[in-house]
Amino acid sequence: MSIEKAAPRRRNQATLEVILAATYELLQQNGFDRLTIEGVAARAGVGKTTIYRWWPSRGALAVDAFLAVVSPQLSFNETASASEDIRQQVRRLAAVYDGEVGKIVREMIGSAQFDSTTLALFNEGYLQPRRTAAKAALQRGIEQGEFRADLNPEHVIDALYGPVYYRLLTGASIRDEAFLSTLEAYVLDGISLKGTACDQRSLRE
Amino acid sequence: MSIEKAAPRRRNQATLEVILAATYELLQQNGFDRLTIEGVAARAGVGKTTIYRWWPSRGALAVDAFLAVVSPQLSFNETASASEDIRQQVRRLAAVYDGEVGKIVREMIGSAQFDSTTLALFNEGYLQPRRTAAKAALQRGIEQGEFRADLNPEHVIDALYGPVYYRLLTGASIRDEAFLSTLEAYVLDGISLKGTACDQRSLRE
Amino acid sequence: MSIEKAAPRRRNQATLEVILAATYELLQQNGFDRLTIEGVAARAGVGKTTIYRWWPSRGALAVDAFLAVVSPQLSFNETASASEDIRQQVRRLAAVYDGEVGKIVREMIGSAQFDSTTLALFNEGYLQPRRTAAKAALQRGIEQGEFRADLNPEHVIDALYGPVYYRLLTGASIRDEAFLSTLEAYVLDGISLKGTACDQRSLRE
Amino acid sequence: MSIEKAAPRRRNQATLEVILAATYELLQQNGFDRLTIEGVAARAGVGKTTIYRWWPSRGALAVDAFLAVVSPQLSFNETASASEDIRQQVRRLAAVYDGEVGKIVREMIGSAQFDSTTLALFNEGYLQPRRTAAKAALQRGIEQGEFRADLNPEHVIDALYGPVYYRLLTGASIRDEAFLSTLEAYVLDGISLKGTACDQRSLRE
DNA sequence: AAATAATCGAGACGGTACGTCTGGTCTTACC
DNA sequence: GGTAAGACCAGACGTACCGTCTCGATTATTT
Repeated sequence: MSIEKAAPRRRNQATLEVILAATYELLQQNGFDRLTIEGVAARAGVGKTTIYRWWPSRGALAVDAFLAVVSPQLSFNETASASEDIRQQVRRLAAVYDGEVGKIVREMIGSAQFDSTTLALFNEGYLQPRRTAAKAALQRGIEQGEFRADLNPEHVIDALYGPVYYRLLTGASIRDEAFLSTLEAYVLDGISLKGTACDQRSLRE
Repeated sequence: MSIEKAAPRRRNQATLEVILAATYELLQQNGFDRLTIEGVAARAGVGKTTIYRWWPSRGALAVDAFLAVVSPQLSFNETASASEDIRQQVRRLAAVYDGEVGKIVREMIGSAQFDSTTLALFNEGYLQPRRTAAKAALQRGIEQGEFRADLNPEHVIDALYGPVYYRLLTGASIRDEAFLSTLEAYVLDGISLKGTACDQRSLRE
Repeated sequence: MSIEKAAPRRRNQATLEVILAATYELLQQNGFDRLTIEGVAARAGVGKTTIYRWWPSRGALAVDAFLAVVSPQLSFNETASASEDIRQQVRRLAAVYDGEVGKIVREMIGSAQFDSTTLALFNEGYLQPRRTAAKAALQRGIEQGEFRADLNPEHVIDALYGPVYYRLLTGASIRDEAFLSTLEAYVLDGISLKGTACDQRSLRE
Repeated sequence: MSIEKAAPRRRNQATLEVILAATYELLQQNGFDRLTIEGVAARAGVGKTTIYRWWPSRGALAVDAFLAVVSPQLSFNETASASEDIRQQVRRLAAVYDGEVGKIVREMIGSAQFDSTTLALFNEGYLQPRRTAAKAALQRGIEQGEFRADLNPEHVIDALYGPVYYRLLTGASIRDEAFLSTLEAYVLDGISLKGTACDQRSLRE
């Protein structure tokens, strides 16, 4: 009787891509809160059921669509100075968040406050990969003798990027150079090995 | 001739208070995304029109209700050490945000990403007063010779509180003592006047 | 300026007239079902309370407004032939009902189906006066020897005007000459004294 | 190949019947002007959208509900005398209109004054079928030699039923035997071939 | 090549809430 | 001290989407 049937999940990859593309377009045009499953279905020429079959919520769909487009960006350079690499990456991030992507990131985080699945997806798919890359830069800095070996990379990243996200989410300017360099002074000096860190800081400011 | 006519808005104060109370109760019980104008009207025993008359959006109503309840909290102590006052206030904030209020703050910020009026209200009614208090503490620190006189208070506050909000909004633990003390080390040492700041830091960690 | 004291009720009459005028204008423009008390109050520059004070319902207000304008119309001629007077009056009525007044009469009767006060007002203020005039014409016909003395004027009027209102209310043409003359043939012949009634009709048709 | 595709409307017949039944019940209980779409939806256990999907207006819904219940009534007998059949049918009609159905008919016609769709539906679904039956009776009368062959059936029906509806709509008694027999005397005599009514007319015309 | 079965588009369905409109009552401030 | 202006509670309006549920019509293996 119970001859094991092969699981014939034949999901149509093309369909999923059409859905994600439609979702991202609508996300750009109208923002997350005017994104509706019905709208995506209509735009993608797809039945609502198909969307519900593959995504658990509107937020999950939006995050997926966002990731498909935005993920391959914002990498770190690898120059001689890890410290300088981090400084530059922070500025690239600020530049990107100053535009359309920033609006979508704001809305992703905003909507994630109301749906833990969305939050988890956004964390795992977006924030964590970025933190991993930052950790690698920090590790390089340690190995190159720039940073203290006992730093806690999670806390450093929180201290460095937290204020950027905070300003993004509270409507403050994200590309304020004075803000960015002050921030770097506190954090990067805080993790610097050189005794001159304090001195240099006082000199710079 | 043209004697200024008094504003003809004769809003009923009692009614508004009933509405705000009902809103806050529902906010606590069900969260912001299940807060509906109809629900508030029903709970408050009030016509929907009355709510729409005085608040431009659901978010604005929620912020007002939140402010009416939560505002008079989270003050700073005033001991001999401004630095210590700040440390303690950060911990009190973390403790409060670890509970119900934290959930509401997350949702306020979350919803503010979709409505600029809500964001403005939350900023002006909640965040700015808190920042003003923090600025006063910083100022006291300067006057007492604890902090550098040339610090930019806005940036210091961003650097100090930004990571807290970032962790709150990305689901990380808000009361992680290691995180908090590391953060303070970076920022408070960064603004400390004493040359020993760096030394003390290295000793502590 | 001119401090005109007292004159206690003087304002009332003027106010009522303003209200009735505003009502009739709105009745013409938008029809009965889009007539609202609020609209009338706004148009007349009057408080809603004032309207509610003097009229029990929207229908009653509409009927009053209608009567104030339309009443002094549609009189009977008094020629040698009562029969001919009636024939002519029916045609005048049909002509008037073919236009704007007809639309309002339709809507008055329509709304009267839902409010007995409106129906009573319309009956007493509009239909009965008209029936009284018709009865006078019938009476003259009896006295002149044109009509049978034992006719029941109410029933004659029902038979003569009923079909006109019926067609008005069911959307049929009200000025169909064949319809009108057939109708008159049945009714006026039915009440005619002379055997020659038939003759006269055949000559005419 | 290109065989006409069937209409993709997959309406659920059972749902529609539930809606019509609920509508009629509410119509009976509260009358047309207190009939609300929301009320019908609640009573029928149906979404409002479903009602709006299939009926353009409250009036159209009410007419449909009325037709579903009332249509199969008020037929004509077929005895030897067409004249007598008509007389009896008029009395049956008057009897039915004297009760609950009469109230609904009044309200249908009343509401039809404000919505041409409702008027058209009521005409086509209710009045015209009844007129068709009456025309058949007249035709039988002609063929049996009771009525003049040149009568215009539309006008005869207007003359016969118009006053009944007129009295119904103006609040007069609908079962007044004197009224009914007077009316029949005028109209049926007017179309009779037999010499009693007006001998000379039949000869000449 | 035919039979089989998951997947698809379409959209009807019972619902919830929206933001608006109006009803009828009650309140306030001016004249 | 009467009235305009309008706030108030109530509740229906017609619309937008929700998430579930059929429908046939593709397709893509499996037989």
